[in-house]
Amino acid sequence: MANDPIELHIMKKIFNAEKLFFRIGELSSMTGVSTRQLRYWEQKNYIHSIQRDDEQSARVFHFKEYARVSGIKYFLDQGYSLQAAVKQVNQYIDVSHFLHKFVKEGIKTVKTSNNTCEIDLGWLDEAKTQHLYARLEDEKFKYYVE
DNA sequence: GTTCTAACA
DNA sequence: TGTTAGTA
Repeated sequence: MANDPIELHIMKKIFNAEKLFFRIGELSSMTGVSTRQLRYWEQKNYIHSIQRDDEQSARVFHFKEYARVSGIKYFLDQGYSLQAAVKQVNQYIDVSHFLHKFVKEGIKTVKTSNNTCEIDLGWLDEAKTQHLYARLEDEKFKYYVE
């Protein structure tokens, strides 16, 4: 981690935002979903928050819940019922877990120079003899092994 | 000022 | 779901 190039360092920070929490008012204004709805959805077990034992036992929502709430809101606006919207979001969450894991663990190093970006995608084979690289050339990714 | 629960519209 | 009441 300490030897990561700056681009990867920042990217890992973004994809490791585990310490971001919001209170219900913030989440509401961020997503356009009313606090009443958020409480109701939580009661229905569509979203989750953690109780804080200090202060006035106010809810705190994890950063990941922002993505979930935004997703539900999106499908709701598309005309889905609440239940159907949640189902849709759950499928997308599965994909995002994969993407999260891929970016966090699948990308080893990123090198950038003037107009090119090169990504080390890790070992190509089990024996670990070849690396797979992706390079951005003319807005297109070219893959090669070394 | 914000959040909580509960209740009524 | 919105809104309002009475709290903490």
